[in-house]
Amino acid sequence: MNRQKEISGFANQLYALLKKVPKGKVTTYGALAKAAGRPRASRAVGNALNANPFAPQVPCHRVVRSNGEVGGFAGGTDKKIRILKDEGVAVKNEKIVLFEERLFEF
DNA sequence: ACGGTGACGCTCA
DNA sequence: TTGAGCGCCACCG
Repeated sequence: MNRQKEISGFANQLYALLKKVPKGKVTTYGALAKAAGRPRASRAVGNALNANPFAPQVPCHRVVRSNGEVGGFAGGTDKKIRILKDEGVAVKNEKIVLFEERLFEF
């Protein structure tokens, strides 16, 4: 509900890592959490990205669920899918096509 | 300090 | 395979 624009250390790490993800590829909340040093904080990752103050600067739309689903998006899942497709990532029924091949590893 | 919330992940039926 | 339940972590009031 509340929007918090303040950036915390944890979130800051997520943004830095996320900026390393190349266009046309995607990563997962779990992998991102792990890279940030909290392999079990996949949920916290979602919370941090939800308040993402760097909108297009940080490709938060390239973060998807571990099962290949696009997951959620502040602007709407539909919007997220649209962006991914625009970057060359095929999405079918809210799921990444060739998910594992699109996955970017830190 | 405590409880509630949420763009998740995994296990079980 | 699909759906429901439980666990995890960080942030907010």
